[in-house]
Amino acid sequence: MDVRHILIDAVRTALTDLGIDPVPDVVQLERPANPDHGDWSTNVALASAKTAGQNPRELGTALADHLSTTPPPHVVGVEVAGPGFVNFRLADSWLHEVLADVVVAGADGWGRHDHGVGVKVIVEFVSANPTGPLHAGHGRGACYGDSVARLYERCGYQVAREFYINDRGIQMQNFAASLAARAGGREVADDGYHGQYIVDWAAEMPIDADPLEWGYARALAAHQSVLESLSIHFDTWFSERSMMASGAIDQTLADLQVAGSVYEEDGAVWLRSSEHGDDKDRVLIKGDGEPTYLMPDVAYHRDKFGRADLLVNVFGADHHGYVARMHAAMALLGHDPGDLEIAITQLVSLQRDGQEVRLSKRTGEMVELAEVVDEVGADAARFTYLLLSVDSPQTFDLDLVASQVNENPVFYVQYAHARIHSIVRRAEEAGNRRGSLVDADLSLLVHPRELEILRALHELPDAVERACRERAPHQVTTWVREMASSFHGFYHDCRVLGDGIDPATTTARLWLVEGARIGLAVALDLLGVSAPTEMWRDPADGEN
RNA sequence: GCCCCUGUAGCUCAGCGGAUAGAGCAUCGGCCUCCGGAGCCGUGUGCACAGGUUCGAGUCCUGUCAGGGGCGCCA
Repeated sequence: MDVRHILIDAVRTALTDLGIDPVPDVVQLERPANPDHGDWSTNVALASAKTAGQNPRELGTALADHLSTTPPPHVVGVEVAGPGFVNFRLADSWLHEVLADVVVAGADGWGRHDHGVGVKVIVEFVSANPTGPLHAGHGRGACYGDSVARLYERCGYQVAREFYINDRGIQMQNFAASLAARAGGREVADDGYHGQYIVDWAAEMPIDADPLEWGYARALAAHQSVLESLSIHFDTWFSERSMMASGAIDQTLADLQVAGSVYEEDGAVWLRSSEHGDDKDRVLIKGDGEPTYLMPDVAYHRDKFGRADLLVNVFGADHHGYVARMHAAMALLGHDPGDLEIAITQLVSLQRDGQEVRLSKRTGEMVELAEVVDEVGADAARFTYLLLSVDSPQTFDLDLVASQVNENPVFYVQYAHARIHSIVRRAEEAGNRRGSLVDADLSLLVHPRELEILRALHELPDAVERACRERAPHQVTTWVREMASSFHGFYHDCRVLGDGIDPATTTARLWLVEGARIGLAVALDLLGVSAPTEMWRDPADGEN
């Protein structure tokens, strides 16, 4: 049982005994940054002083006194501090119980939640046009979207990953025309695609191939290949064309007409999106009878709502203007716009040799995502993309991320995991086994380094829950870096094996090491980064 | 002009309305008879500015300034 439940129950009982009515619905507990303030602290006296009609400091004092008379399990001290905080000092036994919980739960269970059980969520991400390879900027949305999906899965949701393919429209025609031009040895038109990949792909293209269909297949294959290399697997590749064939687009338009959500003007059909927070109304059907990009996308989201309860979209910052109209469209179709969460990833810029690499759609100058993965490796690419909040613009330094030096946090974390396995291997060679958990004396874990690991393990479930709720996988990255730091510190100060180590201590520490392994494995899996059991420095990669 | 994101240490960035704001890198200085040194320890005048809400604001609200992105019957 989480010690927080014990403390909260005790606080509520104490408040009742003190005649506080009503007892507040929520009793907040937090871990103070300052160790002098104990292991856990509640602000309940500050929060409820007003309704209780009491001075917060006096209420806190009364609460602390009352709790001190019959302290809850693990509690060895209760004090009032500052303006009225009630601070709990706990015996280390509460952390030893955490370790037992971690070991019993294992990597499959620790940090798993069930609040999403029964809820279907579709995470749509990447969704790049099939007119060229994915570039380095797409990598951020790809790794982010996949990690968000993993977080939802960890919280019990039923998750599907979807890639929406704009396989129809003028861009496809421009792409095909560009391929055809290069294949015929001609320059591409000004509004065509100018990248080097067009030249390369045109050279691959059979002479009798339909440039549009061949190019479409080629681009899709490129997308799938690089995404697979990053361990990103989509459940559904949803074709825009399929909705033309199925009538889904016509049906969506008909629904909107019945609801009075569209009108005709200047020969076009408009969506009344301004009635639901958009800056202005948007065209669905152009004057020439062709649908805009928005029309099939609305139909697509209508389709998704037929298959899921919650939709999560990942857009690049250059599409943020699209958010209001999509929410409006969903409202006009009778859905709750709050059930469509749209995450925006800020831009990625690239550096190589400290110089910014300019990306230009105009000239086709780009760094392909496949190049990034090839240069730095899948693990380093994923970890780096998930290092920062997606609200912050990111500078991705290819040389730095590729380098196997200590500036690179992914190796630091993976090394911690590899070290654990090294210890376990050595222990087995020496005939040391953990044995059964019930036979281990975890109370021998008293070193600050040991307790630090246990506190970190206790925080993991909260970090996972919050990362999911805020769709912020970088919080897992932050957690795992801290966990790795705690483990390296422990490794340095506390020997697990050796002649001078008491066998019971070795056993307890082997269980601690197992707990750390579980935590690292859970977090790395959420990030989609491998947890190697050994890793060796490339001797060619510099001396440190 | 309107919309979104950002402004925290020399640099890159974390930071859930709580008490004395953290990490990595960089700088300088320590630690290898020891489970892998891709490691550990020490070294820090910092929340853009001005109001407001609150017992309490880096965090929430308003405004200003600065940087990035977006504002099409393109996708």
